[in-house]
Amino acid sequence: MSTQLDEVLVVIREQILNGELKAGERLAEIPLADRLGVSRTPVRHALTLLQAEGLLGTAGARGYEVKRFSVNDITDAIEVRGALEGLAARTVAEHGITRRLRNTLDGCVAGGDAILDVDTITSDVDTAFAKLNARFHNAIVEEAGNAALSNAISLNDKLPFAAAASVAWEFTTESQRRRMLLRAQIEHSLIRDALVAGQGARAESLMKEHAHVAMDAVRVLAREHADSDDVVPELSVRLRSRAG
Amino acid sequence: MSTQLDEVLVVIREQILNGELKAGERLAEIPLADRLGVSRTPVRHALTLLQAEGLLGTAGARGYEVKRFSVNDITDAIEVRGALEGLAARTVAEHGITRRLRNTLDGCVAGGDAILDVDTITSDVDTAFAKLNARFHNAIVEEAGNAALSNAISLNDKLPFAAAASVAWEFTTESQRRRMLLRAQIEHSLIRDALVAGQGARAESLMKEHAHVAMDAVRVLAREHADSDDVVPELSVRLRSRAG
DNA sequence: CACGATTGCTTTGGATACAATAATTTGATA
DNA sequence: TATCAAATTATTGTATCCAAAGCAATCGTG
Repeated sequence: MSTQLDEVLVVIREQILNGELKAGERLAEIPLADRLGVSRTPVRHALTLLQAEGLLGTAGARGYEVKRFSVNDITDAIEVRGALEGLAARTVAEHGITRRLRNTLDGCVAGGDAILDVDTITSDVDTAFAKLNARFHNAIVEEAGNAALSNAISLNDKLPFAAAASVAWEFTTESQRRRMLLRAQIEHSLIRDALVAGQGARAESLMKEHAHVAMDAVRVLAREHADSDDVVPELSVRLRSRAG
Repeated sequence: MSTQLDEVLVVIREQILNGELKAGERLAEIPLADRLGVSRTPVRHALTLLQAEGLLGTAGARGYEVKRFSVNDITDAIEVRGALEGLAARTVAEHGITRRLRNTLDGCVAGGDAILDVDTITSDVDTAFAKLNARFHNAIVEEAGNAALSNAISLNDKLPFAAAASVAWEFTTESQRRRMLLRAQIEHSLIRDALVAGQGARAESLMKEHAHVAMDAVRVLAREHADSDDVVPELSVRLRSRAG
């Protein structure tokens, strides 16, 4: 069963990520509770947790406000992700890859090849690839078997850079997308090879470099928006039109 | 003013870290609330936050329990720290060190030299050095100006490896301590040099290696305790005798 | 007319009361 | 005697109530 706190947490998080709750907006408990049809208790709870996640900041002496994320914040988070996943990759390579992980990674690479063997990059293609991508990365992180590492990564993942990347995507041309996906696919295959060969340093640096795929995508936003503030509002509009 | 949630949070965290709340122990809200002289509300709040920090796990379907940390968990966390601070160091080196940071680091290195210029390593010496050490590391992380990175590090810092290192310390001989402190001091000075020279890759790898100082200290525990479970109970006893 | 203080309102933090759910114990039957 | 079921107990989750702390607005005074 899902408790109300969980639901509220998820809903608020989503509304922040998709801009329904705008960056900089102040969040008062009562209106939120009313809007969500629950009492203040779970809302209060959720707000403190979201603050711990870094999505909310304190608004002066009283209450919370939605944090504003700049393009720099996003690229910073991506770099952190690169460092962490790089560590995961090295760890796996040094411990020796298991048969199980190898099967998973082979599956992801083969799947990616199949998916990308098309004429045009439709949105079906990139959602399918995104799924495989997530599986690829999660498998490696899990296999590293480092709880502190997993925690750090999952904290990082709660930052809005996934959303940002998703939006940035919409600003890219079809040929840019193709290039990026192919690049990602090639890097996946190289990373797998390095892991299989037990090449720890190589796996690590490939993984770090691999994070730059997302970074380059997000940098497209930086070119669109003169300077590095206010990504998320724009971001939200895009996301909603995509979902709806 | 300090709210009760904050106080409860700090108290429970400390009691976990020093073993007053034993690893594996189940935490029910009511007894905790009674013991701390507050209502269940702030306690409940604190428990969910501590879970997010990774100090608590869920106990079956109901309630929380204090997570058990093995020596491996600790060394894993230290490795994560190395990766994150390595990123910080590289960032600083690549952006160019500021005059301000340089002054701080120079001060730390000079201070370390002064502190370690003694015949025997007393506990005064190592607490003084620990202070300088913290300043050194914090200064670099702050200067990196990467919020996601700072968050990841502060999450990591909440894991009990500081406590573990502190305990491990007590198992070392005087000559081991001297060696470790001198090593740390030398590495600090090298890191500073790399940052000043703008040598990003070198700064990063020095910093990663530097994390192994703490790791070696903790590994002493692994030798004491046949296998890698149940550090924290032992840990707690030591810590208490130290404080009292 | 401007500045300050006091009063009233809004909002948060904490406690308690209540409902729902999981665990445990007891009793009955095979 | 062992096992299963039912009931009771314990504990969590949610709502509401109360108190304390800001913030605003208005009124008074210089």
